[in-house]
Amino acid sequence: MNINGIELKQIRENLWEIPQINGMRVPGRIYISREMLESTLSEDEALKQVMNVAHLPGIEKYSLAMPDIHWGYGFPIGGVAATNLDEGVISPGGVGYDINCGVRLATTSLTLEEIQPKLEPLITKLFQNIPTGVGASGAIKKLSKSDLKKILEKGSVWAVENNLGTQSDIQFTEESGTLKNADFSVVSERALERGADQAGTLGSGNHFLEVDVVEEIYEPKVAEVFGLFKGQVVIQIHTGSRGLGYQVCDDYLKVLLKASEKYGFKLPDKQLACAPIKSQEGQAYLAAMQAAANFAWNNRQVIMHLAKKSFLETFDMKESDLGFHLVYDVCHNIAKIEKHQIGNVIKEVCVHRKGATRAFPPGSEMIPEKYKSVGQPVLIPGDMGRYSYVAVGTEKAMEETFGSSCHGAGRNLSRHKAMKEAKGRDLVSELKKKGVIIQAKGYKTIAEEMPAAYKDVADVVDVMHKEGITRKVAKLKPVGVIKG
DNA sequence: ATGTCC
Repeated sequence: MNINGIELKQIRENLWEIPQINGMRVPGRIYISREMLESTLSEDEALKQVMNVAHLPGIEKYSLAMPDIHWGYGFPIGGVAATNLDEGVISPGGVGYDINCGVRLATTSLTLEEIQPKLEPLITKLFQNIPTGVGASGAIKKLSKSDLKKILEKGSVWAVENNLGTQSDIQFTEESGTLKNADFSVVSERALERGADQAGTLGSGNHFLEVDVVEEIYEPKVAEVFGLFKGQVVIQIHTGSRGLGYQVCDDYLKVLLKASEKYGFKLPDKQLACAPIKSQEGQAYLAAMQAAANFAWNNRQVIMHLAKKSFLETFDMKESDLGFHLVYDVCHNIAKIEKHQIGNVIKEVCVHRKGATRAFPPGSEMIPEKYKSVGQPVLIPGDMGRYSYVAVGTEKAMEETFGSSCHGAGRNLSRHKAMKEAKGRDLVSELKKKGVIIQAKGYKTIAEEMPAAYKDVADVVDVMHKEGITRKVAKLKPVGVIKG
């Protein structure tokens, strides 16, 4: 098969390989259906980016991409690349501007019937309590420098210490909400300024807080372990590290661009700027990125606390009756030092996941005790009109994708095309007819994020399911959403 | 994604 001048070899029904040519150190591998490959990648630079990533020093096994692959800064979004710690590099392009962008899912004990009479006031309350949009601020008091330092070094543990969460919230957050080697001192003053009033804010674009109903259960036993039942009201929060993470990425792209020259790397794209993980520049970026990741976990934690408060106020309930529990919090834009089997040896590698979700298997030491019998919850949001999925990690993901899966639907229309498509329509009423109440800062975001702007997330999730990388556990249907 | 240009 030839796409956009790139020759692909079919390995399995939904797995394609780009052979190792020219300066590539490893082959490329893309998990995708033939249909999606032809329809979405024929005019896209993303496959070329999979090949470019394969040039990175120290890359192991494959330059990988998930079915929601699309063009990104340097690396494709939906890309996964692991580099070894000896000669391998770390690259901000492999993480993205929104460091530790991620999703969390929390349960309630309520059903749709129970919340329906007060659904509109609930969405209004959520919209009032959680600042949304570009430049949104002021969810909690402006942070002092010592509080910011604690957040960057302790992540969502800070929120729990400040009565904005529970011990259980920490337990059910990836990495327990803290990357321990994070270093406040390598984060610029400007990044700190941007973050000072942004803890507990949602942001813009595809970020959202959604009220969903569990519409379908595929694996009852796994769903039960995750605390999910059919008809249950749950919430999803999708956001990242806001201006602070953006600034960290921006600052270190400059540092690593210089480092790429210093270390004499010949890279096919400047946007792959990187440094050896062991180098001073690589270590500084890693520590700053981890600090931004901690900021993002704390951000999602504070937002979740405000959401819980909104539920309690709207339904005039006691906390003990609400059944509010965090199922899991996953990041999908991050580089992590993890142990993986490479050939016959277990090696420590730096796994770049850019628009890819960790998907660890049953028995993994890195997942909560409660989930060890079934595997890690993998949260895959779709668009605001259709549905989202909860899946579970597998051993095959460890063998083939460094324990990774897809992270969302991926765009179908550019923002510009979506705006054109939305012109003259009343998307708020259209969504209401579908049973979704929406409140957003501006109509522009609603238009750019309209359901038709996204691919069907079911197609994306099915690729990973059919290839055995993650298995479907539950489908969630949106009933209310707030956006920037 | 992003105080959508320091």
